[in-house]
Amino acid sequence: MIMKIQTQIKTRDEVLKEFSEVYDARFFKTLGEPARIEILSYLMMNGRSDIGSITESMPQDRSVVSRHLSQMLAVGMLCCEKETRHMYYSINAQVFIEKLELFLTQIKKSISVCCPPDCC
Amino acid sequence: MIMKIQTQIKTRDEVLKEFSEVYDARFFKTLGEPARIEILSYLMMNGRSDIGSITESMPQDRSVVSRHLSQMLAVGMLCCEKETRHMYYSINAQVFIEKLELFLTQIKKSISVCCPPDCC
DNA sequence: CATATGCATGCATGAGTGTGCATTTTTACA
DNA sequence: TGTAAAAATGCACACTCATGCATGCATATG
Repeated sequence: MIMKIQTQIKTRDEVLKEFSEVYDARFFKTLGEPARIEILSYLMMNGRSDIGSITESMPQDRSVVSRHLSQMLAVGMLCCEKETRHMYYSINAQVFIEKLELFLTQIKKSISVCCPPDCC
Repeated sequence: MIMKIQTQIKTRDEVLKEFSEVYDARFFKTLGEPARIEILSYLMMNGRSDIGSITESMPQDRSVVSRHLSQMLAVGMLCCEKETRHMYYSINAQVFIEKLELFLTQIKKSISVCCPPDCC
C-alpha cells in the first residue's frame, strides 16, 4: 500500500519535472508583446522579409524592430539569412509549432495525472 | 485573374483577422512569469488549494502570491471559490487548454494559408 | 465582544524592458 | 575611392511589473 502511494507520488514528480523541462519562460514572454505579434503577423502575411520592409508597416523605430526580431530568433520562432546588406527573417514554423504543441501536450498530461477532479 | 488575386488577399486578411482575435497578450504575459508557473505546478500537484498553502511552498510573500493568483484568475486559467475565510484556487483546465489549443490551431491555419514555402 | 486568522490593497522600491536617437559597422553603388 | 543604405549596438528615458511591508477588511473563534 505504501509502495503504491510512493509510486503515485513519484509519477507526479516525474510529470511535473517533465513539465518544468518543457516550460520556456522566454518563449512566452516573447509571445506576450503585441509589437512582436505584429511582426509575426507581417511575416505570415508577406513571408520572408527584411527589417526595412517590416519596419515600414510599424510605428516603431527600425532599431526596435531589429531587437524584437533578434529576440524572436533567439527563442527559435524565426530564422534568418543574411543576403548582401539585408537580413531576411521568416517564421520557423516547425520549431514554433512544435514548441507550442509540446507545451500543450505536457500541460494536458500533467493535469490529467496530477490534478484531482476538483479542478473546476 | 484579378478577382482570384483579390480573393486570395481577402482570405489572408480574414485569417490574420481571426488570428489577432484569438491572440491574448495578457494570457501569454501571465505564462511568461516563472513564479506563476510555480503556482501552476503546485496546483497540478496538490489540486484545489488556498493561498496560505501555496505560499508555504514559495519564497514570495503571501500578498505577492495573492496578486499572481488574481491575475491568473483574470486571464481564465484558474477558478476560485470563497469558503469561510479561505480562497480556494484550482486550475480551470478546460479554459486553459482551450485557449492554448485555439491559439495553436489558429497559428497553424495562418501559417499554412499565409506563409509561403520560404518559411524555413 | 475581543482577538486571531486569511486575504486584499495601498505604497515604495528595484529590476526588467520597450522605445527612440545617435553612432558604428558592413556592404553596395556611382 | 567616396557616398549611401541596411542593420546592429550603445545610451538614455519612461513605463511596466514583481516584490515586500504595512494596513485595512472580513470572518472565525475564544
